[in-house]
Amino acid sequence: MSLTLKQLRYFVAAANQGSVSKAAHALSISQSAVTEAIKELEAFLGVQLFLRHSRGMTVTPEGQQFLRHAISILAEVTNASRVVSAGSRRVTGRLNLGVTSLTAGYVLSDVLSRYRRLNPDVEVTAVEDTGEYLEHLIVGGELDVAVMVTTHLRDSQALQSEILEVSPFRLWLPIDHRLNRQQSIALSDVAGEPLIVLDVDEMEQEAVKLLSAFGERPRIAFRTRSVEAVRSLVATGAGVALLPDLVYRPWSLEGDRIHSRDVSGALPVVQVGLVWRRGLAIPDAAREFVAVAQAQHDVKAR
Amino acid sequence: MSLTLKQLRYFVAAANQGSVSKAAHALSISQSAVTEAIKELEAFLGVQLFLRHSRGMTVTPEGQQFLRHAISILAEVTNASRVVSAGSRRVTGRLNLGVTSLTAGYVLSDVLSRYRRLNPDVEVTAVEDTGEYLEHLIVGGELDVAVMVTTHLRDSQALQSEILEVSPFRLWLPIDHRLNRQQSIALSDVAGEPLIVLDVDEMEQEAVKLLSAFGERPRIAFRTRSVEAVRSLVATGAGVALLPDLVYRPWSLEGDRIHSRDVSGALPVVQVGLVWRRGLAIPDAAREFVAVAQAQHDVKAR
DNA sequence: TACAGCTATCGGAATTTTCGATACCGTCCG
DNA sequence: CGGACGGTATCGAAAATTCCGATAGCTGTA
Repeated sequence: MSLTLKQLRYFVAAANQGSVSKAAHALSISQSAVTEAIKELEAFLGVQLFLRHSRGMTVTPEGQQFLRHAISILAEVTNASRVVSAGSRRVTGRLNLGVTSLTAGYVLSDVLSRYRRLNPDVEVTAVEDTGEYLEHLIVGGELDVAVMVTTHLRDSQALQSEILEVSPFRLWLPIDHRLNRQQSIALSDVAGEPLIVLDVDEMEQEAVKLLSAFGERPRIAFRTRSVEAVRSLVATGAGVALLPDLVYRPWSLEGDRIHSRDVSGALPVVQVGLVWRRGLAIPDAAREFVAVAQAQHDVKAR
Repeated sequence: MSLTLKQLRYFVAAANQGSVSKAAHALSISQSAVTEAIKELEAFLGVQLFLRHSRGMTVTPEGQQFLRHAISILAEVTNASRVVSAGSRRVTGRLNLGVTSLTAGYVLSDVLSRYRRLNPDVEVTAVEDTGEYLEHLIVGGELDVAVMVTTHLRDSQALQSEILEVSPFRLWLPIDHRLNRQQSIALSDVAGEPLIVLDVDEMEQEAVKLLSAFGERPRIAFRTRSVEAVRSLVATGAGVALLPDLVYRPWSLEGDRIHSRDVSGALPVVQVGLVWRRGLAIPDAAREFVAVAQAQHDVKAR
């Protein structure tokens, strides 16, 4: 057998439901069909995609990696059919994008490369800045759309937004960390640990705010603006980190493994989304961008 | 029904064989299976992908558009499985690429965006220059790989190359051009027409050389370095062009239609490929790049 | 220990895909 | 003109796949 889109769809559904049964239910299909599709996918790839346990399944690091590709492929498929099915007049003009440093690498790059292929005649420019300043630029009409963290929009009066991705905070640990042996991890377990904080997009404030609830202020071991650096530091045991799942990758640059664990008791989520000026007639090029980005989100949320 | 990879595979095969029967043969499958798959694809998209005639089928403009997406999706699929199936250690380091102005937009951009997603830790730099100068840089060790026209490599002693795409010269005409009413077009028909030439990557020399065989030198109406400009000029009737199929798109920027026709009597082809230094141990990052690029080529040549 | 919740497996049913034969259409050539 | 040829479309039957429902097996939990 060879790869099938159906397999990818079922795999993605199972991955973000964390369970075959839930995925089957969401797809209105029988559980065994999903199980078999995933089994075939694993056999074809020669890689184990899930760890099965009694409460459901979690994605393995290799699965995480493949998951991103699967999502990307499915998004590309829906975009491809959308473009030809529609009237298919070509969109031209300019598109002025804004990103924050977090979304630039982890959200925009995917969407943008797809957008470029679909709309080769649109001249795209992008600026990277803080969320606050991006809002300013949008209101001033200097940007068409921004990809940014929308959890705490400042000027929600003048702005309209659309969520692309909600990403829960999780705990990053080196693979041999003692907390990894615990069945479940509480926030109070983390309070004493040295913390690596990411100094972009208010991630630091969020992490510190979370931990400050437990009396003394958290011990910050490192502060950096680079997600790669956070990974390396966590992998080598310099500390733990609290970051949205969005930027999690199972390996550090040096190839060391990192675990990402749920913390019991609901942690807050980060919303990443598109922001544009409310009420304004949105240009074609920008509308297309929103559509392309949403295709990606729709696939994930399946 | 919904889209299937199988449909895409059959569609791509049929498109570049120009015939369902040939495609079926190449796929070692029955002709009717291919016919039905394509029929379903067309029904699903709500678009006619082929024009059927008694000698086979040709791709419609909408089909051309969808074809590029289909190829891209299939390439992404093979890359996705390749990456996870293999040992999947992450590649890091640097990759120094060279491109010519022609390959930059029409070959590199696709491959590069895929490569970036697959190897996020490789720092990529790219320089754009003439083929001659790129060869120089490769021999000097300043570039790892170049994407360029390889039909007339100068220093083939020191260089090694791999063909990515062979693209035949074809004739571009405005949709209402008188030659479009002819069943077949000979090179001598073209000799009298005003010619739009593209002044990059020796495309001009090729086109002129072709036509010079017919006595007087061709009448060059415009000379430009922009493919978009060539399209606009052809679409508005300023002249015709002889260019490799590689850069053909059915629409100009303004939305006018352009036809691309075969010229009877085999026209030469342009080979686009990867070039690197012979014998040298090729770095991992570069080897990966070659693999990613070849996946795209393999899909097309299916 | 019984139960709840989950995944894996299996045989049979349902659906899809494929095949082979044939119809049909346009072109070439005698 | 007529027939052979090379191509696509269509159709019914066969083959293959996918899906379902039931069931077994596992693991925590009350």
